[in-house]
Amino acid sequence: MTDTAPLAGQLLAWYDRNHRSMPWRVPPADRQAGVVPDPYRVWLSEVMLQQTTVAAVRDYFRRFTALWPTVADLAAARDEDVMAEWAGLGYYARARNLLKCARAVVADHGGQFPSRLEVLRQLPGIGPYTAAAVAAIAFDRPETVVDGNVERVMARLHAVETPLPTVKPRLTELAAALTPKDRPGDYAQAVMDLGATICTPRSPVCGLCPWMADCAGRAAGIAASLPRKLAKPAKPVRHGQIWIATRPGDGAILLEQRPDSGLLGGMAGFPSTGWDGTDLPAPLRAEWQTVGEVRHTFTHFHLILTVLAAETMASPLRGQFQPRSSFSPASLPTVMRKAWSLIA
DNA sequence: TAGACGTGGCT
DNA sequence: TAGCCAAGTCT
Repeated sequence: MTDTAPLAGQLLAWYDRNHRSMPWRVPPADRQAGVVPDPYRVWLSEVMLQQTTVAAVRDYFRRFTALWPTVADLAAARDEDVMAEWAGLGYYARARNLLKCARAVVADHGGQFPSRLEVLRQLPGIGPYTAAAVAAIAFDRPETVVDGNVERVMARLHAVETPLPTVKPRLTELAAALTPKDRPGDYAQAVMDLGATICTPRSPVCGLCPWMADCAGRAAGIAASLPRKLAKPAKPVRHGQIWIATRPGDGAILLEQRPDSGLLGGMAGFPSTGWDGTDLPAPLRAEWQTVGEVRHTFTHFHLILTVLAAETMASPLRGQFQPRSSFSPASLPTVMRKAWSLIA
């Protein structure tokens, strides 16, 4: 250890012993031996990990990097292929911005990710967190990552009782004050690992924490109750209808591309009414049969969807029939897969 | 600036 | 079960 402050040093020592293996991660020993992370893989993993668990991301990351090994490959991909590969991971604006960002890196940065925070921050889908994560992890620059883990760790370490989101700027300051100049990339991953495995939201394992002796929240006996958060508004229940039309003979299925903005933006799906009271007509005339009901909860509302099905040769007013052979429910958002499962 | 934006796992 | 929670960003 060189000029690293004591707390950062303790955490890095813990990380060296306890780091978790992930497909996008360069282990600390390899990094110190001179292995340099691939900024493309760091960026891709960080975008996938936004509001998403490591377990959910692993297979998506492997598929994306197998299909598109470099940012230039991704930039050259077809939009619908990328959206289909992202299906099921959620927050689909991330996939749209992923493509925009890849194309901007190729068009404006010679296919090389920029290393400076301010430049990264200008790219689509890269906010304060992801810019800091790429700068720190991919380029070992002393930037401070502040995600939900870091907020929680800082709130507890300093016994901050003011609720989120009000207190976020203060927690950011506290996190910045601890960020070392030495090994900032490993340090960024270490604080997040600490939050993910030791300083967990419920039942933190304080006895195993490298910062146990310095933790004001633990000393005050309030660690597990931090960070405080303002109450969230209740989710309303919304209703809608969705139509699954199949064509007799070849079994083609009626799908439509959703608008680029809004819920499930840019994704393929079965035609439906709006889910906010908007009353759209069926996509074609047919003998519709109610086949069941789908319940799905989005971030801000519960949805109850009546699923109607029909076989018809009629021409659709919207959407287009897709050959059965090229239809894969895996390329649809989860709520659409649920509807499909009622007739499949 | 507060609300929109997915999903699956855990308690 | 119903709610909370996850390596946030955009508008």
